[in-house]
Amino acid sequence: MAIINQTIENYLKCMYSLSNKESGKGISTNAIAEKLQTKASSVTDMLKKLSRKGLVDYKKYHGASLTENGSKIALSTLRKHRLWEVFLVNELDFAWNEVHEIAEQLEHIESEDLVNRLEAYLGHPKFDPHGDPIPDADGKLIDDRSMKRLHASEVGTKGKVVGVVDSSDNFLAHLGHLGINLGTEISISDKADYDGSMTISLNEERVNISESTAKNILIEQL
Amino acid sequence: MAIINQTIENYLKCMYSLSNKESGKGISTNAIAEKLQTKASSVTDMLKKLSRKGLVDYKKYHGASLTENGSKIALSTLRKHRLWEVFLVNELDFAWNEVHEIAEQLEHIESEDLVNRLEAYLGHPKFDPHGDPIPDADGKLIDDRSMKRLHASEVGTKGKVVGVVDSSDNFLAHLGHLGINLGTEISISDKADYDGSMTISLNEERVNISESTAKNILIEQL
DNA sequence: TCTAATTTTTAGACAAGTCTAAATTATATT
DNA sequence: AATATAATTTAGACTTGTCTAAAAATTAGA
Repeated sequence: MAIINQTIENYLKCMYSLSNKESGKGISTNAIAEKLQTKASSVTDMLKKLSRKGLVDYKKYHGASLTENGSKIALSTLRKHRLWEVFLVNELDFAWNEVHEIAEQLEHIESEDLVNRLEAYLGHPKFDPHGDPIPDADGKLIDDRSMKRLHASEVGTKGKVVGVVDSSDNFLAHLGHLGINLGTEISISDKADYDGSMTISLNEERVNISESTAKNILIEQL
Repeated sequence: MAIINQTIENYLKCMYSLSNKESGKGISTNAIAEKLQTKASSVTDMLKKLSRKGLVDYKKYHGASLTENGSKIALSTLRKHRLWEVFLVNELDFAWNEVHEIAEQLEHIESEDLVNRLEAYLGHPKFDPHGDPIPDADGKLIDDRSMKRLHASEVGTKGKVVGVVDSSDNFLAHLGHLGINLGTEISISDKADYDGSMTISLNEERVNISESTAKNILIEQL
């Protein structure tokens, strides 16, 4: 069956990111070539190969799209990439802009076990340091539209806390002190321009939280 | 100059480990082929290439040996391999026998910065989970014969503390309490068979330390 | 030391992934 | 709808690392 290597993972990942943009139609050969910094003829060759492996649907002269299987692999690679980015930034203190190249290599390490342990070690983060959502072990991706980080919401918004970005003991204890838990319903009463802190109402109470706290809280808008 | 890839790193690492065994003479083509699970003809081809890159000295029909440059790269790869093994075992709780295959992949990640940060993150470990020494950033390797873990020394041995395996704050504080520091001269007075704990003399004092503590202390025999 | 066995190298081939240049198909414009 | 332009594919070639089979060199044994 489908034997995967780094090159293939890169093609699939590239196609995944392009498929979100190009609605409906197949992904064009040129778009892939552009993104992968390679030649269109090379892409054609690879698309034929990926098609034979059942990872893409490909019609000559009409672009290609990922099959379910192809998507699964792309998502798995994306998951690895983003988890490693969290590791590099949160644990090794890299700056968020320094990690992409290294994560680009780490994402190809083969070991389900490793990825899952890494995820647990990092506290099951939901977003990478750039704010992009991390697919779970089943390839499920948080839908940005239903879940949002609190600091990015407007005054007046009502929502339910559905997750955290930072799930360290420290942060969770902090939330506990504030009276915020999973499922807590809140509404945003006020937002300070100068430091981004916000006042929120929950359970008849009003509490003030810093911008960095708000950044780490995920809400589903109600 | 010398452009390195994973294949080359594997050849160099293989030759490094063989060069310790085969004294004097060059490393034989067959020995490399055996260890790398490949054919002798492939090894010949690669040796020619490595020779062109200045990484090995190679004389037809008479084996090869690593140049200084080749050694440096082999040591660097070994360093990465062993540091990742420490990460996998100490941080991600893998069993020591599960990590080799994964470290075999991780050792090829390119980033000096990453390796050095990882080393600091792990507390500058001196040995990997199998007890093999980890080369430092300059490729210097602890000589097993001059440095030894305390628990492996006999009663009556005199030595000087030259390092620790575990350099966590916790452990270092523990040593401080016991009066043990870098440079402290000690001698082993007694060793308990049933739990491996030992009594050592230092600065006119006698203290008892557990086997696990002894395992983490590196001494140079006097 | 001369031949037999072993080791090593050479020659030629192959798969993967890429490239250039030419040919083909699709699309856009009038 | 015909043609010009743009996109895509094909054909053939190259590189890397590998292989098999045959040739050459080394080593070992009588």
